[in-house]
Amino acid sequence: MGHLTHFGADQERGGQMPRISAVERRALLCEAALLVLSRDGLGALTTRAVVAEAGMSLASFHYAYDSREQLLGDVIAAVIAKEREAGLAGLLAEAGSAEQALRAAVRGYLALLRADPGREQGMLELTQAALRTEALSPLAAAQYRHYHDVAADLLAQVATRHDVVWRAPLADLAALVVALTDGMTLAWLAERDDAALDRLADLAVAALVGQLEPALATEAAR
Amino acid sequence: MGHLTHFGADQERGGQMPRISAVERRALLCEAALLVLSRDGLGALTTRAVVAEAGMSLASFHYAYDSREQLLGDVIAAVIAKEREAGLAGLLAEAGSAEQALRAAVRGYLALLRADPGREQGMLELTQAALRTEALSPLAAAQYRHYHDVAADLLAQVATRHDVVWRAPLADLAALVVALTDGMTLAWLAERDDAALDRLADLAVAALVGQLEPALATEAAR
DNA sequence: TACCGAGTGGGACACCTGACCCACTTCGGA
DNA sequence: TCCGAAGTGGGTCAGGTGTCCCACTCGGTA
Repeated sequence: MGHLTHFGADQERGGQMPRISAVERRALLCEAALLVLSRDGLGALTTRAVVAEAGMSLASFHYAYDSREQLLGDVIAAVIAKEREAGLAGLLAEAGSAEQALRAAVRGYLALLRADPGREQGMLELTQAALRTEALSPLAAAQYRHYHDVAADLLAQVATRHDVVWRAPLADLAALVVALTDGMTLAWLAERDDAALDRLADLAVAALVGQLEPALATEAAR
Repeated sequence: MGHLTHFGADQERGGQMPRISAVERRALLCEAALLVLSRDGLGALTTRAVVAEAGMSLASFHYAYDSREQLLGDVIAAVIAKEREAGLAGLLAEAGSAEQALRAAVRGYLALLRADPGREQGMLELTQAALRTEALSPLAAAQYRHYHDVAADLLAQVATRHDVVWRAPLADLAALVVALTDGMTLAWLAERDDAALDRLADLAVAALVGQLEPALATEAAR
């Protein structure tokens, strides 16, 4: 019989999922996938690994998702949706100057990176793979657009809060922030040189400060 | 009999490799691997795809390499060894100022990126995967150290050629150059926004110029 | 000339992967 | 009370993967 022993209304219903809706299951699978991706990398992100992490059966996976590719898309979308920079807002409020605010923001991100390097590395791997997949590459683009929006918000907040203006268009500077962030991430992931990362962060902040000028200057110029 | 039909001393010895030494075969496989990696990505970089690209049999692969991992290591080492920035030296000589030289160097790299995006993307994928592999992660670190050295050389040349000095340590600025380069690469690969890349490049150059000062200034300070 | 080792070919193996299927259980509503 | 749909479990399939092996051919040397 084999599969007939489903132990129907058993008392011992060990760890099997007690009837979860498909949408909720998608969320659980997404979370499990992100965990596997962070811990073991994209190469180990198989349907079986995800299902094992979530404690489900393989069939439950294909009940929630049509394909692995669809799951990957949802993972990217989930990362876009989840706001991980919420903590940065608090840091900004405490800063005494624009430069201090920028430094706090950069250090805040780097703390996140150091706390969970696999997470950032996994997202990098996933993004690169998505760019190779026709259906997923728009999502990768959207992900970077989101990063830009977050960076632009940050820069705008710094400007208004500390009475300064940016010399270059906000969107361009936001792109610079994203590029600097990614660049620092890649370098540290490869070399794991903490001291070098700190010095690099200072240079990055200096680069941004160089694009800053007092608000009065523009008003006087009018 | 099947495999007995090796068509020994046939006239028609179509495309099969006519007795290549193991070391030379390694080079050919490396080259083929880099091509597959650029064109189809890391996920498609299988032993079979590599030997197909090189026009070899699968057995030849494991005669030259003990494992796929060993090949990946050789690919990284080959990229480190191959100097792709040779053309940049010419660009530097024509520049009339330090800023123009830096701009020419950045634009030179970006032209390389735009000409063969798969190449840069493939290297990113490979590096990330190497960082997940115990035996390969030192090579990934060496790769980035090499990037830093190249960048430091560039910055040093600019300084001596245009009679300027860098405000920050050369090694730190080299790290900034590498980070900016990687960041620009990632952003453009994801969004493919050429105009935004040009604006970003200008900001990157400005960030470097901000760390520059005339050589006379330091001499006067003495 | 005989031979021995380097190089080559095709096939095979064991394993993993994504996808799927069918029998089954549960639950909410008619 | 019944019933259909949602959800679940295990097994299975076809294809791909890295690795290995054996039979074979060639080039140089004793």
